[in-house]
Amino acid sequence: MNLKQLSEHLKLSQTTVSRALNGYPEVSEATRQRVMKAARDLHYSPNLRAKGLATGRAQAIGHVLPISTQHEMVNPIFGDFISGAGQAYAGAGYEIVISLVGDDDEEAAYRNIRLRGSVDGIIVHGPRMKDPRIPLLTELGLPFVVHGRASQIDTPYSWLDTNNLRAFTRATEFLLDLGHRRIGLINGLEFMDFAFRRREGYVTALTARGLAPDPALMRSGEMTEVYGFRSAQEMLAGPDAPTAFLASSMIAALGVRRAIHAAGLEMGRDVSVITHDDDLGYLGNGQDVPLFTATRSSVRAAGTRAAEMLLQLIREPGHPPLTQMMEAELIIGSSTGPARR
Amino acid sequence: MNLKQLSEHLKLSQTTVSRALNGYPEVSEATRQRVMKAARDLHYSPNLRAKGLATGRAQAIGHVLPISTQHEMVNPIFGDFISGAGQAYAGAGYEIVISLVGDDDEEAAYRNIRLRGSVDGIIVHGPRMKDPRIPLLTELGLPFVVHGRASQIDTPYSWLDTNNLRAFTRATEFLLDLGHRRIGLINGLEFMDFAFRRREGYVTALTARGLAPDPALMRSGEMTEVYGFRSAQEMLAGPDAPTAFLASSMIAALGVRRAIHAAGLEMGRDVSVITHDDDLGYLGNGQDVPLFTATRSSVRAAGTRAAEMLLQLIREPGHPPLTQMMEAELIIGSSTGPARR
DNA sequence: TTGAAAGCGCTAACAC
DNA sequence: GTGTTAGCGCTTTCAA
Repeated sequence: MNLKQLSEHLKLSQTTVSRALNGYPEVSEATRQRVMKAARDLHYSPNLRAKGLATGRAQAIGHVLPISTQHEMVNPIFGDFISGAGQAYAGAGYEIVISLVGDDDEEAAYRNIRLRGSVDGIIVHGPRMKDPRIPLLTELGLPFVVHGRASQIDTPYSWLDTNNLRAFTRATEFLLDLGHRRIGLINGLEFMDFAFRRREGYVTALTARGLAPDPALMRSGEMTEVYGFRSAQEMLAGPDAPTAFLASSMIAALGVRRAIHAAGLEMGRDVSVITHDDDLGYLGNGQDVPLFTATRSSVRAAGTRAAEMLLQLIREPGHPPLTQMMEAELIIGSSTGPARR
Repeated sequence: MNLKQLSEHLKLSQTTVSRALNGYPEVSEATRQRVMKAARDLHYSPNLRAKGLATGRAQAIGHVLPISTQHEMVNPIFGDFISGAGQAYAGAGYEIVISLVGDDDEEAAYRNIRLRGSVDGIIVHGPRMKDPRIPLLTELGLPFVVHGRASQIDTPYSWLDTNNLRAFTRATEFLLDLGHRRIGLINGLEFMDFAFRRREGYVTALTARGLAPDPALMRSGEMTEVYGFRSAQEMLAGPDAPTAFLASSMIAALGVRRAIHAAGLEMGRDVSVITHDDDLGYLGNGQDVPLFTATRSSVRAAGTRAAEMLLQLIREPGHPPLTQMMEAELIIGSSTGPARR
C-alpha cells in the first residue's frame, strides 16, 4: 500500500492525503479523519526512502563506531546506550544507522556518510584526545554529538560525557583516606579520552596529597581480563607492591582479583580494589562490590539524552553546541574495608 | 556532487556514468576509467536513498533487538556481533539499520519494517522458544536470519546458533567426572531459547548418569551479578549444598564467586565453577579461568557468517533456508581443579 | 480546501 | 557504446 493506492482508494489526490497525514493545516478536519482511518485500516506506512528523497531529510541518525586494530573491542555498553537513544528517536520517527569506521580511511568514511545522505546527524563514539573527526564534522556541517569528549580540542562542539576525572579523583582520595599510599592504576588505552581523564583524576588526587605518581604503578592497555591479571601480577611482584588498585573496568578488575588471589593475598584484607564500571552497567546494584558505576539505567539515560541533544541540533540548524556532564555514582561495599598495610 | 553534476562535468549522459560506475559491461573501458577517476577526484558518492527508490532495494540490513520489560539487558556481545556483520555488509555496500522493538506491539513493528522498505532483510536477535516473529517474517516474505533458534518452531527457517546444549552437556559431564554430584545451575531466563537449551544439556548429562535433576539446584533469571550472588548463596545455605556451579554468564558467575567467598569456602578447593561466557567474549584467552567461551573473535565471526547468509538469501530469492551451528570452545583452567567433597 | 504537475537522484527499458 | 525517457513514492510549489 503506497500513497498513490491510498489516495485512489479514498478518491482524493496524493497531495491531499499527504497533507492530511503530515498534519498540514489546510485539510478539513473531516477529510483528515477519513484519511487517517483509511491509512490505519489499510496498514499504510510511508516509504522512508521516497520521503527522504523528496524532503532531503533522511529521517535517520548515524551512530559511528570506530573500529581500530589498536583497540578492537566494541564497548559493551554500546547496546544500552543505543537502546536509550532509540527511545528518543522512536518518538521523532527516526531510524538508527550504524556505521563501522576503521582508522585507515576515517576522513573519507565520514565524508561519504555526509554525501550518501542517509543520515541527518551522527553520534560519535569513542573519542580520542585529539580526535580529528570533530573538526572534520564541523567543517562538513553535519550535526553531531560526541559521546565523551576530546581534551585537546578547543573549538566548541556538542558532547555528553561522564565526569571521569572527578570519579577517579574521588576513588583515589577514598583509598588515600583509608591509609593507602601505593595505589596501582589499571587504566584503559590513554589515547582514548576517557582513560586520559581518569589518569588525570588519579594523578590529581595523589599530587594534592603531596605524593608523586609512580610510573611503575600505572598501566594503560586494552581492558581485558588478562591485561588486568598481568598488570597486577607485575606490580605485586615488584618491590614496594601496591596495597590497593584502581581498575578502569570490571573485566580488568576480574584479572586484578585473580592476581591478588594468586599472590596468596586476600581482597579487602591485604589489598583493596575499586573498579570504575561504566563498561558493564548491568552489574546490578553493586551490593558489597566497591565500584564507581554508570549503571545500566544511567547509560541508557545518557543515550536518550545524547539523542535528544542531537535531534534539537537537527531541528534548529545553527544552534550553538550543547554539552552535558554526567556524574558517576560512587558505591562502596563492605569488601573495600581498610586494608592491612 | 550528484550523478547529474558528474555527468555534466564529464559531458556524458547520466546513464553512461551510472553504468560505468555500476560495472555494466556495455561501457567502453576507456570511458569507465575516465568516469571512475572523475568520481574519485570529485568525491562523488551516490545517494543511497535515490538509488534505493529506483531499484527497489534499500541497500540496508535491519538488526532487530527485542526490548522487553522482562529482560531489559541488551546482550553485551551485540557490539561484537554487529561489528562482524558490518564487515560482510561493507563489501556488499549495505548499511546497518538498528530497530528496537518492544514486546507490546511486536507484530505491527515488523510489518512496518517491511512496509517502510528501509531494509532488504533482517537479522533477528534474542529468539524465544516459540518466537512468533519467525512465522510472521516468513509470511511477510522478508528475508531473515535468526541469531539463535526457536526450539518450538518446526517450520524451516534460517538460523545461526551456538551449540548450547552440547556446551552444557560437556560442562556438566566434566564436573561429574571430577566427582561432583550436586551441581548448581545458574541459568538465564528460560523462555529465551539459548537458556532453555542450556538447561536441556545440563539435565541430559545428569540423567545419562542416573542422577535426577534437583529443582533446588536450578535457577533461571536475568543474568546480573546480584542474581548470581543470591542464587548461589541460597543454594549454599540449603541442606546438601552444591559442590560445583555451572553459570550461564560471566557476570552471574562473578556473583557466584562472591557467594562462595562469603560462605567461607574457597573456589577450586571446596567449590568448582564453570562459566559459559558468550556474553562477554572479550574476556581474553581465559587462561586459568574455567569457562566455555565464545570468544570475541568467534562472536565476530558469527556476525560475519550470519550476515553472509542473509546476503545470500537476498541475492537468491526463493533459496531454501540456511542453517549453521557453531561449537563453543571448552577451556578449563587450573582453578577448576577437583573439588574436595 | 483541494488538485495538477514538477522534481528529489538514481536506474532501467528502449532506442539509436 | 551511448543517449532518451519514464518512472521509483513522496513532497511541494502553484493554480484553482
